[in-house]
Amino acid sequence: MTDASSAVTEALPEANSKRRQIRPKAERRQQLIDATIRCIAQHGLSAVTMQMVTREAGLSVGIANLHFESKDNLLKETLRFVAEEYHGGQIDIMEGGDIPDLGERLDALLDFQLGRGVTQRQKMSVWFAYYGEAGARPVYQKIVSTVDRLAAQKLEALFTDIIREGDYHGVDARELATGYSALIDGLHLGLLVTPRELSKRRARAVAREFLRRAFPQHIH
Amino acid sequence: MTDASSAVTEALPEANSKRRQIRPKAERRQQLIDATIRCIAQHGLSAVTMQMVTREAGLSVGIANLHFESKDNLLKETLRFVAEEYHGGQIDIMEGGDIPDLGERLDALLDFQLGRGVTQRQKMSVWFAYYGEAGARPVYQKIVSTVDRLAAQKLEALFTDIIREGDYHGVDARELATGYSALIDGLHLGLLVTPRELSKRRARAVAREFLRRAFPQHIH
DNA sequence: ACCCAGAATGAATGAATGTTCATTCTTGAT
DNA sequence: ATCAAGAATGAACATTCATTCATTCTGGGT
Repeated sequence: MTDASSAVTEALPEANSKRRQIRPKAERRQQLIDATIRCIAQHGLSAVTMQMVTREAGLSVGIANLHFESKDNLLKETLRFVAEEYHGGQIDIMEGGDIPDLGERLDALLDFQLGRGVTQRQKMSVWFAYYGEAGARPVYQKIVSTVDRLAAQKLEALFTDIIREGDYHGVDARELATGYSALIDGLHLGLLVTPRELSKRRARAVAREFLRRAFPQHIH
Repeated sequence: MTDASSAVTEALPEANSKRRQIRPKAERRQQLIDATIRCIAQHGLSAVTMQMVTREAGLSVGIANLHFESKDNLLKETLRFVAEEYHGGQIDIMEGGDIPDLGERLDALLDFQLGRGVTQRQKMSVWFAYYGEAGARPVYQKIVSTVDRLAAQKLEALFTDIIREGDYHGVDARELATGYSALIDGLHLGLLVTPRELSKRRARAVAREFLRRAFPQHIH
């Protein structure tokens, strides 16, 4: 799966060099997707233009339609990339061959979801920009729900294991997984829209408390 | 406060009559805001045009700039309306002179938050369309966070009362309020983006379970 | 019946944007 | 050194959209 902490933060200094460079298709595609992410985060999805994206990437306008056939497609592929990066990272942790202890695995998941990598304003902005349009664009719904469903299943499986291990009673893994996912989404929203009211630290505390109440033996 | 279940669902049949009608400013403004909500829900914020909105309202294009000075302003006022309607409705319930029993008041709140009025796709779409742009537009952040802060305070106050009444221990009202708000936001997101996976019924069950775990004596 | 303040209209305007494609340039193979 | 494949460029084009404003129309006051 894709590296979860890929550096989208800055345009490469290559932008300075006027020299025209020829690079493989895959590299240019990624370069354009990264630029798109930065543009959405900074200007908002509805204000993003092709000129803006290509300038940010340090390339010419024509190249976007060379590697993606249209703006629509570039935006679609950008969403797909962000969705797969986020959900892929989660799934890697939840399957968790690396971390045998289930409590620690939960901790790692929480770290990933509310830690540096994902909580970056950039990624959150992109994420919610698309959510905002999802109601009117079934394509977006489909992209997100495909990866989302898999992540939900993995989370439910992890919770089921924890419930068995801790012999917890009166807890439904599926319902709890839905609640936890929603809680994380809601916290992301809060971090994005009202960063003054909700610090990253507090968001983590809130999520932690949710898990602690459900699985007291596993979260300290 | 504004009536929480205002009918934004359909354009008035007045649209048919070709006769030009003169109406007071306030009425036209509301008419345009309602049309804007419908357009955002159906086409997405980034696809909304003035022509689209005014046609939906059954009016001419010039009128939008007569009553709101610009498209930007119309969108801003629409957000303000939705934000005040949603948060205002919550606050009315939480202050709750009508409902003395605290448990019932919680129920009423949940009904409002995940019931017909708000859960309408239209309102949710608008809500999240703006959230998506909020990262890039401080104006939107400010509008939302102003009403949001008040609602958060009322919720915390309600939780504090419940904690005192139920003599619950090891529960922090502020933290719980943050968690509950985030959970509701997250559930709204789920209802909007993956309605197939998350039914309204299940969303309510999840939110209820969250409250029940915190306040077992008050939620049955 | 008449009038006029101002509400409403919609064709016209200019700016912005997505897309195209003829041309230029780069690179690795020969 | 030469060449061809195809990557990259950006000026040009067609379209769409927000905004303007000269004109038309309405309804309450007289």
